[in-house]
Amino acid sequence: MTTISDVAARANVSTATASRALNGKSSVDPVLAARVVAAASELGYRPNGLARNLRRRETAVLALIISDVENPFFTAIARGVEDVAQAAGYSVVLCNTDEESAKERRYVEVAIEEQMAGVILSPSGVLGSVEALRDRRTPIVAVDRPLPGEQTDTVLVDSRLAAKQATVHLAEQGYGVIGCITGPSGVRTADDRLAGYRDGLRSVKQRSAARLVRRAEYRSAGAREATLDLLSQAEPPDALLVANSAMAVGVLQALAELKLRPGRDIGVVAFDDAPWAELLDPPLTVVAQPAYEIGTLAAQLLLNRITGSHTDPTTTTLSAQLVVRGSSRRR
Amino acid sequence: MTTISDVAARANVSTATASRALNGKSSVDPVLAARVVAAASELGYRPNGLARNLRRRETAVLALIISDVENPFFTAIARGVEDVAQAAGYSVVLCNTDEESAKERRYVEVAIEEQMAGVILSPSGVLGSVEALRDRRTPIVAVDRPLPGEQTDTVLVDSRLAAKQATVHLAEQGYGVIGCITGPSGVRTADDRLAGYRDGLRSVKQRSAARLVRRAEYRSAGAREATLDLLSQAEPPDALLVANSAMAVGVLQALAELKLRPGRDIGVVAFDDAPWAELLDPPLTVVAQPAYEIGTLAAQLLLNRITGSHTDPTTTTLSAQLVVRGSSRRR
DNA sequence: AGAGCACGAGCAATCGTTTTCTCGGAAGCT
DNA sequence: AGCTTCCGAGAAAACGATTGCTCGTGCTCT
Repeated sequence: MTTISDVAARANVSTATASRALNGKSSVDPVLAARVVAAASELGYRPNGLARNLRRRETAVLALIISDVENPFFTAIARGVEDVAQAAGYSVVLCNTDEESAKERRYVEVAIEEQMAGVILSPSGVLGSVEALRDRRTPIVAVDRPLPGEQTDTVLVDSRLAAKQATVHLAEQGYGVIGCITGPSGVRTADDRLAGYRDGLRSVKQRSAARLVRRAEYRSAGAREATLDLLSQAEPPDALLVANSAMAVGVLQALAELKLRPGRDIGVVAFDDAPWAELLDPPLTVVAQPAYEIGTLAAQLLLNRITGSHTDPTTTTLSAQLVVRGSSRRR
Repeated sequence: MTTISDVAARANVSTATASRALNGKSSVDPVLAARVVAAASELGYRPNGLARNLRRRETAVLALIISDVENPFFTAIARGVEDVAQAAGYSVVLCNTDEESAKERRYVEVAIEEQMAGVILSPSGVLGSVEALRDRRTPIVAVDRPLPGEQTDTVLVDSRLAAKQATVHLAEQGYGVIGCITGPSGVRTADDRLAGYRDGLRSVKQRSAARLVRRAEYRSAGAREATLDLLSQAEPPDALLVANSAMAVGVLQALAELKLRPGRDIGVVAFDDAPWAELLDPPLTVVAQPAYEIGTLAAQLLLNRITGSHTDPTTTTLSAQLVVRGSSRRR
């Protein structure tokens, strides 16, 4: 491997001069600089980032720790983060936790050990994984869910309000018994969406009942089972609010098995706008979350912190948008 | 920040002993070791990975460079890679190139500078971005597409054969004028799928014609336009082979606009099995690629190389599976 | 002309580890 | 008892860059 001293030797200068010439920092005699650059390219010199970062005590890598790489909501966030980071010269490490707090903890550990410049995290909800980051003053931004008990920049979506609006919408369409399929207890978005659902029922004076609510992992399989279970009751719901697009897949599978048509037989609204939502027959009514913007915003906040902003942590709450399509229109 | 010498000082030993105690390498007096461990945990010591990697001249980070984070095919690969890597103690950096060779080059550069242990790449097709990796003997595995002009481990899917089978299937279902919507020229998978489509036509003695083929970016918008264009001809195709699931979304949009029902009015087969394919009415016939396995396999190959295997590069070609559903069944 | 200054280059320290080498002491052997 | 051997711990040298500091040169100003 060719090092900077090889380059320096070949150009007949000291490593210091070579370094300065290659980084264009301090002024270097143009003649020497040219020699250095030539030598570097002849040798195919690539600086060793490890050594550089060790010396500079900083890296240009951000960690993005999310719970599911296969969820389009998170990949859209990732794209937003990446676009901003890339433009600022940072790389992004994408880490997948599967909602397992052990993995989350492990990745936080890695972020610390690799001295990453900052961390964007969608917290699993379990306390204590980020203490170490706080201790080291590594900037953190929480996305999608707040970080319990920590003071950090946070970018959220008002999913409680959105869930309420979706529920009210279903009621206004004439659905009289609205059910809710949400994520695991303790996951903040799942709880928020459930709370919003209840807000909605209250505001339209429908009774809420535990029998109308089911929880499952944020995946399709669990949602399918939950739906079958929910609809097997004596007085089943005639509409469903679904907390996530992966779950929506399971719900729609279950409805197909039961030969219930969305819209006509049963109203359906799901969180997350997926490209395929429009292709269904009838098209799926969704709560569209501004995932890409969450990503860009989070990255900007993080970069500000990294470059030394010492203002108080901010919490930004973006709003989601109800996109009404056929699956919630009684016909 | 607490360093190993802080720990050593607190435990009244040298840094050498502290290091050995913490890594459990050479034998250390249990008493001293205990003191060191205690001191480390009291101080909340976290080793500096940069320094460690610099000294050890190796890192435990893999780069996965793909063209689209939002494409489920690639995220499934990512998950496969991550699962294997994680189990072996490696982290994965996910990098997104958007099919831009400039970004690809940049990320390769980053991988080198950060001294990453290996690279898994789905090459954009432009030559020359990986020379530097070869020079440095950084292990590379190509996935989904071969690396032109390089001798590396490669994991592919036989999409040409799969495209042929899909085309034959459409013909057998009685579709007489089969069109093809594929990706940009020069992108290997796009070209292969087109070639397979032509193979299929030939084997069923249908004529292939340039007017039945359209190319576009691997995204829904382009595919939608291409479809509208393709179907606006005097003698339009009555079936379509679509090269990718993002494109399938665009195609299906176009068909909906034209009020053509898949299956009945026009046969449709698309590459990539997506969870929503079954939810459509009729469900979408797809060519399911073993994306997760591509990922696990690629990661295993890479890890083997990293740990020093010097066997000849292998090329593994996995096969895809035609999953026949309603959209290609004439009724 | 002499003093001071600006500038540019190099020496050497530094970042935080790991690891080689050295050395002292204890144990085993003859 | 004296010699070799072994073992474990510490001193110090890496790893490859960046950067503070020093120093020599040449210029300007008085």
